[in-house]
Amino acid sequence: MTAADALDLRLDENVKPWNRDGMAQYSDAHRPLYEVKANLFKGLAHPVRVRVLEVLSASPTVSVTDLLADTGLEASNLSQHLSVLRRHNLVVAERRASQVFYRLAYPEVADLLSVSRSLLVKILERTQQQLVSTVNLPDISMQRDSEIAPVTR
Amino acid sequence: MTAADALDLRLDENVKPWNRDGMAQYSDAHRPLYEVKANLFKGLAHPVRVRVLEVLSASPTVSVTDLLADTGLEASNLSQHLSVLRRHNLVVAERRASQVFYRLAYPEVADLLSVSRSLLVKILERTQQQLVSTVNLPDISMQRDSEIAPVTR
DNA sequence: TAATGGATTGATAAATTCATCATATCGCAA
DNA sequence: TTGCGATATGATGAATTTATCAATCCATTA
Repeated sequence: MTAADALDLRLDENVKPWNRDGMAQYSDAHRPLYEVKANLFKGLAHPVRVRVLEVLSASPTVSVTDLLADTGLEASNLSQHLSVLRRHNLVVAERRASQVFYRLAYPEVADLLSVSRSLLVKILERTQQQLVSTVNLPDISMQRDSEIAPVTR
Repeated sequence: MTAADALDLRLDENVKPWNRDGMAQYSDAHRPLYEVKANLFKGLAHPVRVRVLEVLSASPTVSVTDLLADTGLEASNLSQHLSVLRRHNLVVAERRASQVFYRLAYPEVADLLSVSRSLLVKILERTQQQLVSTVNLPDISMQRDSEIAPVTR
């Protein structure tokens, strides 16, 4: 299963990012959709990468230099995350003079982030509300001790 | 960073899934949004979990028994993935007699999957189109040998 | 052309995730 | 209350991901 992911054809192993933008990286076409989707989510499953995509959702293109300043990361660390984002075809790199600029490969990437935010708001709303009610229910009434109240329902 | 994820307060460690549905699991509220988002994507970053969510997007509630039949997984394996989905507040479990039924915790979960599908369609469209043009360009013309063609541009 | 800043790649150890097997729990029926 | 089907949990090794450090690559300037 994870072995399947490792089978991705990398046709462009030794082509520099800025000459490779958007090139077919994964032989996704023949795989079941849920595998391809899971793979997409893997690409998004790291705070740094989400952060980068959020920055790129706000400004059309951003240089690595700026990303470094924004995130305070070590260059090679950021670079590896950018590499992951590229492999997943989520961003595109372009070299201008001595700097490299990144942008979202598709505006739909921003949509995905925005929909995920909506979902998170829902989740946090409800869970926080539950936290509050769990904590507040034994309001001024007697509460045996500082033990965490069991869920009642 | 991953250490931060491990700090999640699990208030309900020993509460059974069907008594715990939707209870606040993670102390997400105080974390930067990009961490929470990345965490959400982590929950989605496995083919089995995506599959389960897709099934649940189609039918309002599904029993574990049915999921087992659908996926052909080993019971304990599926169970662990369901556990992950629960921890991320993506699904809710409910016991009816001897069986356990799952459903999406929020309809927005289905939205997220659907938006991600749209993005994937875009990506696959373009990358496949590029594959085709890469392979087809040297049509009947001379091609040195079976070496992988370097990207030209 | 040598030196330098900007960025990527490679190697590696630590942390995390995953599949599997064994064990435990829950509800129900015998 | 014993046994059983349905699920969940625990433990563990293998695979994967990640942060860090060293080395490399590319474009520009000295």
